[in-house]
Amino acid sequence: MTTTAPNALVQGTLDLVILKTLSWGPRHGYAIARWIESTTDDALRIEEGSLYPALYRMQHRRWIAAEWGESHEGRRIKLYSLTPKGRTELRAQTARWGDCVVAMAKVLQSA
Amino acid sequence: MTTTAPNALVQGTLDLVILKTLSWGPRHGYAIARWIESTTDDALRIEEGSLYPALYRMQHRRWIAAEWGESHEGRRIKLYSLTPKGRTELRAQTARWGDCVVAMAKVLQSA
DNA sequence: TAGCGTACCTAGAACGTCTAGGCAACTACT
DNA sequence: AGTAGTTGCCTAGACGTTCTAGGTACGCTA
Repeated sequence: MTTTAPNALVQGTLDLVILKTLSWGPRHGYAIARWIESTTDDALRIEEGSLYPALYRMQHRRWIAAEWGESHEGRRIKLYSLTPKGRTELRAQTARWGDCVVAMAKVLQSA
Repeated sequence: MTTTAPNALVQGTLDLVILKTLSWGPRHGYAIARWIESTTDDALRIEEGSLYPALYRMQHRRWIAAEWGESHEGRRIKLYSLTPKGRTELRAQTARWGDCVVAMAKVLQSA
């Protein structure tokens, strides 16, 4: 990770990608970031300074729940999982994102 | 404007839609907002408290230029137009938005 | 034992947007 | 003549999210 490629992520979408990541099952913070980066071929880069505050926020809103655990290598990890409320939020934010994309397309493809 | 429909706009896209609007020719602030709202069937709502600071910012960055004029009804208006730098920025931000949409699609459609 | 990767976290700044006002002039209705 | 609605511009301050730039600790490998 030596390159400084511009991050394509637009403010407000971090919560959505985290929710989506967790919809495949519980993961810990660091793994969430790595999964998103590899899934998007590094187009979305998740800074830790954004990630952990976001996780804290989402936990506070009861979208996700945390639990301390241990990795295969014996490291302590904090496993996050989606709550029912988080699942609802995921649906809502996915729809909202779709609306945004549609609206932007109307503007950008206008003639 | 009595309804309180949720705004589909995601932070960071306001500049892009303004640039795009001005690519069709000079317009004044109020007209920019109305054009975007009507083009997107009110999906994107442009608050004046966001619009004018954005216009100020973009003017400061030399993406747009302003000129005082007069409307048909004799009202004073501030006409904004795209500068060459703004045109470059429009291309860049359009590409960036495309990247973001692609990356988000990878995450949201992942299996 | 030094270095790298994993894994967590925080404080403070930066940035963009929204809330909630204010001002002025024109238009239309009463 | 008064007043309500619309057009049109603007600002201060709050707010929320993200980034910068740190810090800590442990496991693995050379």
